[in-house]
Amino acid sequence: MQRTQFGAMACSIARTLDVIGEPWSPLILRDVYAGTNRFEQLQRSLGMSRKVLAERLSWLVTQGVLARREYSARPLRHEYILTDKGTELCDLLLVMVRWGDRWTAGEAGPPVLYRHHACGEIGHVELRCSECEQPMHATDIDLLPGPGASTATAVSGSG
Amino acid sequence: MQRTQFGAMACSIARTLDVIGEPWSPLILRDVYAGTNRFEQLQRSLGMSRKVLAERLSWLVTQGVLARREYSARPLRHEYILTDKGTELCDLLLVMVRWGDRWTAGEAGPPVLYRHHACGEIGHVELRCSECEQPMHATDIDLLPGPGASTATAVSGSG
DNA sequence: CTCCGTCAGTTCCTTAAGGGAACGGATTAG
DNA sequence: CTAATCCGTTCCCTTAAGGAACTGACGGAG
Repeated sequence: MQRTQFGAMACSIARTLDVIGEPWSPLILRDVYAGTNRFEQLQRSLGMSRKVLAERLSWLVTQGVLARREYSARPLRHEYILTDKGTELCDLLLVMVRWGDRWTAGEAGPPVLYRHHACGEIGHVELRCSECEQPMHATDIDLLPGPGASTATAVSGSG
Repeated sequence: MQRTQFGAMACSIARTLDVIGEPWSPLILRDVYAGTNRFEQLQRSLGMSRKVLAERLSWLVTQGVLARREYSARPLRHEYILTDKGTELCDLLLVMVRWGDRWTAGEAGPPVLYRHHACGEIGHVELRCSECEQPMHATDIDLLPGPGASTATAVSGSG
């Protein structure tokens, strides 16, 4: 399909997409987070092509989102676990869940509920500002050029 | 490519991916949010195929994420604007930005800075619990089956 | 009126990526 | 020896993305 590489763009959204933007990748992350750590389990759970699953796992490992851990020496077997980088990526999943629950769940309601350890309540994520702790959404901010704005590192990208 | 349909799955992540999971879609959303509202502008800004851009825009409109607004009657011209559904989807972009800034920006630093209207500071989004306002991440929660858990509505999906 | 330019797509062809099934090697169980 | 499990890899087919050319409505210059 000769797909455009997003990784070279001077945009954190594009670069994040370069890591988990391929089809199936977020669902693989979801399953690994939920405790489905092995190739065979993942393939059955997701119902996806083994070929593509192998490609995605390999990519996520090279990107440092997942790590391979040996769980059996003979026969040699590995399972996939989240790194810190991958665990933080799960924030993205929580926000996707929130939006999906609100806009796509319909009358049936959310398929999964989330109980927060800190308070024990069923809740969902909300976005807050790191500085003032007040709600922070796309309509609450101004965009300013940052230090990495299409200089040095990011060549041959768009803008 | 005969891609698997995620929309039928009983999973809010999969259903969100069904809406904006295609290549380029999040970047289109980003550009429209940032004020690039017209076909020609988008195509130039993104450097993507006109064919795929037309497909994506059409899809995002049918999904209610974008709306077409007439800005010229003769010649008849439309521009694309965010709906409420689309505006809330931008939360996802903010979280992608945060992760991308932390893990992919490198020494150059973030390409874009975000100034919060409420406090005037340069900040980033943090995830908080809707119930107790404390930090809420993937490691802070338990998953429980919800009302929409692979019953009625969601047939022929995985699980 | 004709020619040029702009804008918003559409059509066509080539190339590459996903689906799916079969195959491979290593090992254990019966 | 045969069957089963686990983790991939290889194969072919279909479909989606890239890219350039084309359409069609209009406006302006000459």
